[in-house]
Amino acid sequence: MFLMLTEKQIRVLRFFRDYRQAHGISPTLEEAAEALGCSKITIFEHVKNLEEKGAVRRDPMKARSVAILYDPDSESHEPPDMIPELPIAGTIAAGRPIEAVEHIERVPLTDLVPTGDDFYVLRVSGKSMIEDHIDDGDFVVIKRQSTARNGEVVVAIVDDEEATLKRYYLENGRVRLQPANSSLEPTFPDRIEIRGVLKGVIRQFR
Amino acid sequence: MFLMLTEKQIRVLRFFRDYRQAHGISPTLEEAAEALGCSKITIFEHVKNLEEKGAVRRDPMKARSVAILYDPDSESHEPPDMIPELPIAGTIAAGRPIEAVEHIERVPLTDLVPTGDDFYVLRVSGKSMIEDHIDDGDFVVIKRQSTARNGEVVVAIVDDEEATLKRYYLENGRVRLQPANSSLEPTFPDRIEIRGVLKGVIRQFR
DNA sequence: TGAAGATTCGGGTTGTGTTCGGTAGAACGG
DNA sequence: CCGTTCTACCGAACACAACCCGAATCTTCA
Repeated sequence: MFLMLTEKQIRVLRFFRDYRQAHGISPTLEEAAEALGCSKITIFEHVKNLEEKGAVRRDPMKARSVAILYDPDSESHEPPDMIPELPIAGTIAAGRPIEAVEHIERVPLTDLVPTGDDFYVLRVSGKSMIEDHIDDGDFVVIKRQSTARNGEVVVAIVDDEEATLKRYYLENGRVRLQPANSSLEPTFPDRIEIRGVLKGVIRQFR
Repeated sequence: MFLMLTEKQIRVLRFFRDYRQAHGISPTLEEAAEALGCSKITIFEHVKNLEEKGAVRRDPMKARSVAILYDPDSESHEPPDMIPELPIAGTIAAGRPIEAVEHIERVPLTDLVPTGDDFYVLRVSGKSMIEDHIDDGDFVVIKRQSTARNGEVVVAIVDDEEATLKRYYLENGRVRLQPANSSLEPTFPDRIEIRGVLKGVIRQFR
């Protein structure tokens, strides 16, 4: 792993590592502050940033609890590679899935998000699909195709005008485009051109 | 892959590569400017062009964040972009975004879904976060960390028992875990251990 | 309960990246 | 020969991340 740490962050990290090496326990923030010539608040912030970057782990409100997860001077500095994978750690809501570190499966990202030449991504604006839990700002992964099955969510050009994301139904020889928002009415377009169907949703936080 | 770079661009690229090799971190634009005998604005533009050509990658507005993707002096150019990419075709709901095939941006999948050693994925079971549009069966991308800011969605072990996904609030010295489902009540756990915070959601269709 | 230590609040300063609005020369086609 | 397009160049100002701190809480634990 290669972490983008700043000069100062590396120095703080080194100090915590070395102190831990020498004393078997983390230094206090004040000790670190004195050694590095700044205030403990500053150290606190460095440590917080280091934690956010995944270089250390702490127990909040616990003294001397900084654990080093990343050695800034270790060799394996080569930026990693190829198809990114994510460990899939189980199911959440009951049980303690994260404990079971044993059989963590690593799934390539491409198994979670469909990719390929006939896929593309659109950013959603508006809340017309909100009841299908597709929110303003989400990214939708679309498979390029010109037909759809009933009930699928499609990207369609309606009446040569507008591109929209709606549920598609073919009923009694006419097409109904159904938004997933009870304040919006379905439309029954004369001319409709399907550009693709929804295969995935991606949302980012923060 | 073979990139058409200009003489100057190659020199800039070499400098960034060598400095990174030597210092483990990117130089600042000013350092590069001095070394190459021109102003930092000039360097900035070179780097921008290098980024457009795919030779480097940056975090905008972040110091010393130039990562080299392409070595001008290495022979066998295995395209380092085994990173799957998706074309991002614009915004949907109005206009005709898909027509504008001109400036389709290709974004690496890793820009849409955060990845790295400190990320993992959980499958959501249940509807307790449904009003945040996280549905049963969705995958959530979690960043491993033991603290959270107010309002963030966290994975937490509550009272040494249960792992849940909830919104986190620290109020008056106690923690409130707020489900996003009006039929569920918030909980005020005595002991809580944060395992990570929500950074992304992925949903698959079909 | 008191002391040690961690954390928050609400500021401040500095280092870098970025934008704005230009100049100059080289290459090219009409 | 002129206009256009390209690369390379720059100073000044701005924007924002990183870094910094004192004082006042808050938490833990002996």
